[in-house]
Amino acid sequence: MIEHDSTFRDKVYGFVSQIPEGRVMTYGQLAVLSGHPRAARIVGQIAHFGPIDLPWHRVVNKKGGLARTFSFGGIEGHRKLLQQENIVIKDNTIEDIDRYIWQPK
DNA sequence: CGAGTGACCGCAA
DNA sequence: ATTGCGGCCACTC
Repeated sequence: MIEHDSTFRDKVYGFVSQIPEGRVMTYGQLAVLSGHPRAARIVGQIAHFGPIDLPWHRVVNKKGGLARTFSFGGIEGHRKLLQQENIVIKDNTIEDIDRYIWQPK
């Protein structure tokens, strides 16, 4: 696990890579865990430019809504990827998101 | 180097 | 319930 001289960005990478299948994390949650509670916005930015090998589709906003503009396959692609992991989505919003939230140890 | 933009969140009116 | 605005880091031009 990378946690050392890691920048905010690197910490986000670390957490995202740990999200298990069928679970999700919110931008705000990642911001808090990475040491910048008000930087949820930046997490989105990092997600946009981040490495494709990380499961960015498991990162969603607090309302359970999907990203407004998803880099890979658009919002429909995003929805499909989540549904593949047995996550129920209604109107581009995850239903009862709280039960999918992943809390890293 | 400086300025602008952005996959968001929470509080105030 | 909706609307507006500040905060924050990474990246581009």
